[in-house]
Amino acid sequence: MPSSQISALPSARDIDLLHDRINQWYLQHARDLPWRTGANTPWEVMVSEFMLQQTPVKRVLPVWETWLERWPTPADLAAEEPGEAVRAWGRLGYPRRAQRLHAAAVAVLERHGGKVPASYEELLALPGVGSYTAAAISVFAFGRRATVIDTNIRRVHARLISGKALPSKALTAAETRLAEALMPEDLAESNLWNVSVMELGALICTAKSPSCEQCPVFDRCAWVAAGKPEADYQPKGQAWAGTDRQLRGAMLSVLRAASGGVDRTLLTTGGKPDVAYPAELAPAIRALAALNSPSEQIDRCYAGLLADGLAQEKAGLVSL
DNA sequence: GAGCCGTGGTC
DNA sequence: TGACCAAGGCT
Repeated sequence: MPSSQISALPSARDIDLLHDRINQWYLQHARDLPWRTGANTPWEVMVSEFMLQQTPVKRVLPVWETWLERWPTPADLAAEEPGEAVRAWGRLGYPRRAQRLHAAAVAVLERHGGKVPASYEELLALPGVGSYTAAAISVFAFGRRATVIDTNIRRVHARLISGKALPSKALTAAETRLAEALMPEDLAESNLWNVSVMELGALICTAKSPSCEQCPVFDRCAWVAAGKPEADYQPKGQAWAGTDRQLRGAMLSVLRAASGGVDRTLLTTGGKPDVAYPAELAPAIRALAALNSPSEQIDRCYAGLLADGLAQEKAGLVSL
């Protein structure tokens, strides 16, 4: 059997057992998260999904709260300048998500009368919404029937069904077919299954050291049965020190602290300007200067931020 | 499809 | 301690 093929699907009876066990586990052990109260607006769910892209729950919680106090509807956010969204995003990371969330709010206002659409296709057409986020909003906010596939779900499926330590690097068609085949027929049960498997992956079937002894389907796990073989590839890791991402982040930190716009030389000198600047910018400027970035990299990153629309320059002044 | 895009917690 | 990782999306 080619390695791209998923191992044999369990019998219908065994799949029912997985549904029962994992859904039951979820009902007993799920975290109490504010975007999962059952009374959330679709917008609240949508904001949570944007913030949770590649970002841990713990860091999202406070920003989600303040964001929704300030912009309780898509129209509220759409009425703001995009730069304010980037500033309010704070240090959540990947600030282009804030930019895309703003753009999505504008699109919701223009295309959908200010109401977050419920269908997978309409959601997918919004800026910053890919296959995961479209399915997640459709299921979690509207109770639609869709197949949610995130990194947690992929990992659970890889272990439980395919007997592998980790899913492949990129989502495959076979994985999607597997996820669809495992989805309960019943609508309510399918909604629960999506969130249950994701939660199992987040709390028990974790990437590093899974808590198999607490897993409700430990005795059904193909990976455990195979003796927990190692992954067939090495995660490549993410370089950070000296990267453009680090420098861009330091520049954006200065811009977030500067509400009115600042002299462009604060950034284009790599944080070593000849001009005076407001005292409240000092920490961010120092952090930028400490990188000692080569001028070529500084130029590239500054131009990149402008090109990406994360910074605006006008008459020598830069702002978000 | 591989590479890029932020940030901070964890072991 | 530094490498890995976290509810991805886009080019």
